[in-house]
Amino acid sequence: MSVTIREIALQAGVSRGTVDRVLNGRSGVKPEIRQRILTIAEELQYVPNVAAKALAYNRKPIQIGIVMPPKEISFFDDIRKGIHAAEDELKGLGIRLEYVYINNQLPDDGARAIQTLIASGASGILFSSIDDEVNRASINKAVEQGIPVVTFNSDVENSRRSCFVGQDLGKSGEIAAGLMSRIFKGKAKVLVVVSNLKFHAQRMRYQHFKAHLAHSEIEVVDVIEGYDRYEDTFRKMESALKTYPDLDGLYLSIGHAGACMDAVKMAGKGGQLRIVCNDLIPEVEQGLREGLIDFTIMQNPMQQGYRSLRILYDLIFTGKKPDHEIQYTDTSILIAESLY
Amino acid sequence: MSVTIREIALQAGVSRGTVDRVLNGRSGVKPEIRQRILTIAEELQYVPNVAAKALAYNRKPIQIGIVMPPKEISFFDDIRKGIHAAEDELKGLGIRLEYVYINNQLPDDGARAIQTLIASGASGILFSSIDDEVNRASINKAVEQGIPVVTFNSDVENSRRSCFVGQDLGKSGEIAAGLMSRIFKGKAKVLVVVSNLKFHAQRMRYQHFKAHLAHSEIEVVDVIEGYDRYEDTFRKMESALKTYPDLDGLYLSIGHAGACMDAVKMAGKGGQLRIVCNDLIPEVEQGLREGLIDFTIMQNPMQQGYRSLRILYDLIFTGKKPDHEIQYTDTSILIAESLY
DNA sequence: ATGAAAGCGCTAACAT
DNA sequence: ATGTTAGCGCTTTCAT
Repeated sequence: MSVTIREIALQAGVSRGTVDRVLNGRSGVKPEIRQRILTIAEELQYVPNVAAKALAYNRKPIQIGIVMPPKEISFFDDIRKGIHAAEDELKGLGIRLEYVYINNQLPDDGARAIQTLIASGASGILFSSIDDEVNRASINKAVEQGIPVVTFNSDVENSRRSCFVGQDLGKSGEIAAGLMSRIFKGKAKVLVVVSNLKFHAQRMRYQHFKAHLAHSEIEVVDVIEGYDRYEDTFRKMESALKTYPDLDGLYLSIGHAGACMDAVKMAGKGGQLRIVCNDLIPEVEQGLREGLIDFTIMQNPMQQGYRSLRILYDLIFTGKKPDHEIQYTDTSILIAESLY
Repeated sequence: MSVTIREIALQAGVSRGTVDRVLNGRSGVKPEIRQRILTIAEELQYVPNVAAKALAYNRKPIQIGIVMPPKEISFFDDIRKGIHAAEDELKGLGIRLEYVYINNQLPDDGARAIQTLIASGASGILFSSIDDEVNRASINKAVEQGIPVVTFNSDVENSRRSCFVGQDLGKSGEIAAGLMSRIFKGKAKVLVVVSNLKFHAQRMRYQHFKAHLAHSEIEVVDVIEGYDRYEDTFRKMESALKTYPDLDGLYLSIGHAGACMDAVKMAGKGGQLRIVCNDLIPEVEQGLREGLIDFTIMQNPMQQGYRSLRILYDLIFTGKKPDHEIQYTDTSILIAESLY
């Protein structure tokens, strides 16, 4: 049998209530007693019993706040599914989820969401928004008040969040490069399409892609930015295909996948140009099925949602910290045959 | 608040003890009352509270038996890791794991293991062994006694196990074929290596691989069986490489990967023959790093372990049945750059 | 500042 | 065959 609060209370010569106060950082305990209890708990390697804790919290479930982009951003659908899967496993285990959808155009919407959640009594926060000063400050404030924060999908670096769960961007670019060099064994010319090089994610993927190909015979002839808009992407693609008539491959770190596909088809290069892509949005799935896209590299959004909630739960209920501050989800490769 | 046993007892006009008896299939309740309680529980959509149940079982944790090949079979290491990960999450949630390692050479070792576990009071069993009559009968007997069984990695088909968690063999073969046709855009000759076509898994992968290539220009020149032995595999590989000097690719559905690599190197065809492989045992990992192997297709053993234990737990603690009787784990593609 | 006790929902041992 | 009750380990309210 493991160590219980009762045992600590016995050894410290106090009541269980007092031990509970100390262990949960509530005030109203003489400093020396607090210290004694902490020492004993440490010595005995006390770990709270999840079932007991969860049962006790059943009256008033612990609230976990989730801050993320609105439902319209369909990329987050799978992340939400992952969160839901974790919630399902944690059903009856003392938590209650509270979603706050933010508009990340408004600069301090994330910060405001955090404030709201704290005010409504949240005991932990899952956060996904822009990496800026306002959010960083807001996260730090929450953590100072004893409310752990876990960022997911996109990090707020150097903040005091407990950890970040998301993709390994560098790896993603390297895998894209690796695939290219398996498609083309000798010389080849490839073009890269990104949404916007100002975005950290896009830059990272591009840089690693390029760096990894540096010593190969594959040449990156150009990068074009599509700004996630159909028009821009299509036009730039069209002209690029003319500028480089001898192009062999395309790496769509993503911009507007649909526009790229259309431009390729229009130019009559479907099935001729070899294409490596990122993520698995519907357009990409279709491209794979049509044989237009050879490979796509996924960041496992479901895993991101699932893992971040599990980690936060363990943090709150057992105090168990994740082994690494950065938790990379699998970077997996898909081909048409991988689809169900 | 959700429905509790107390509420059912109230509505049925009996005590909580009686409700507990009925809900847990213990004897000693008048048939009519039993029926009444079941109806009410159904109507109210009663779902037991995991925390409460787990806490109560803390005195005498529920025993879950795990039947699998011995530790020497290193392929199962990752599966064991997955089981361990699930166990970690379920720490303090009322279970106790009991491993029984079997020697699947002995025909009725699996069956005996199940007997032993039942005798020692197991309430659920995770099972991985040969798909034969003895095991099937033994599983069915356990299930009849109310002890759910979940098979993992390799199924015992048509048995009364609650579900099977493992790889989609057909998919695996198709993906291998898909990779081949992305490596070779036109004509090509490939050779397949399996351990033994008598094994269901090997046959399935091979058949799907071949079927998927039927309408392409890629020709499967031959299949060789290595029987998982270095000598046989090496010798057969050596002679095949001579027989087909114009070979372009190799699909190692697995046999003895090390022997294949050696034969390829010996023949001076390293980096020239394009190789697609299965699983990620150390030899394959090395082959990837050396640039000898292009792709390997994984069946996510960790996921197999994790999922099977989770499913069994949910089955025992909440009665929640898995949505499908067959639970396929992800079939993922790895290249050298995917490795950490 | 600290102790005592009730209760979270369920199981199991003991009564009747 | 059925009811009663004492826990499981923790939180929280109410006394002191």
